[in-house]
Amino acid sequence: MDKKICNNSQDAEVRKGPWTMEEDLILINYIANHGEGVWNSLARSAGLKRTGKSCRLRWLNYLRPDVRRGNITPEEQLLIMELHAKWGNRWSKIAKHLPGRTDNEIKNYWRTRIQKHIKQADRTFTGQNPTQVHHDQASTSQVSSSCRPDNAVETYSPPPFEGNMETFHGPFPAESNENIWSMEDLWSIQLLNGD
DNA sequence: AAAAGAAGCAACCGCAGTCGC
DNA sequence: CGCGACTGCGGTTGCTTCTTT
Repeated sequence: MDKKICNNSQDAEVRKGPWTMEEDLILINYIANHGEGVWNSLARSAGLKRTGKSCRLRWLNYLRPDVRRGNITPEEQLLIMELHAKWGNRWSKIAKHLPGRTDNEIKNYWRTRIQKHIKQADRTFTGQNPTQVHHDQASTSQVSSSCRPDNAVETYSPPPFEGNMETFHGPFPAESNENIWSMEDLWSIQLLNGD
């Protein structure tokens, strides 16, 4: 997984690619002590070889304590569809109405799940003119009718984050889920490490 | 059991807007 | 008022995992 991370040389100042657990902990710790914001200087001060943008994204999408991961509920899906029909691809705006959900998550969800259903529905209705559909975004107007949440809902299995365990030696549950750690784990670690 | 293809997700990139100097 | 730095957003890409053959 880390094979593509360019952290190999002395001039590799900016890391890219997946975050390691060490980096996550550094970021969590730093924000817990200093607060978030001013991401560029935060990244530097925390000693992370990441861009401020990268830190911000990681924090907002994964590390924040209030981020909910896991199944999108039927209610949430319905809400996403309604709000998307209303606002289009304003993911951050939509995300604000779904506590704990991030714009990235909603965007991915939309693209991978709902759009698929729309396409299938479109194929089903070939011949039905989608002329009122201007483009991608307009297909949202069809969503509420063609994509009923009750049967459109799929069981979404959240991917367990598989951190780089070699880089971290922390108090992880070793018996079950040895490769699986959650944000609760991370935060408990943070609480243990930080003060 | 292995290979190929499809699906899902995390992260990066580029652009536009905002703010401070 | 202009400029540069920073932030936030949406689109896109690439990797991993799952499913099918």
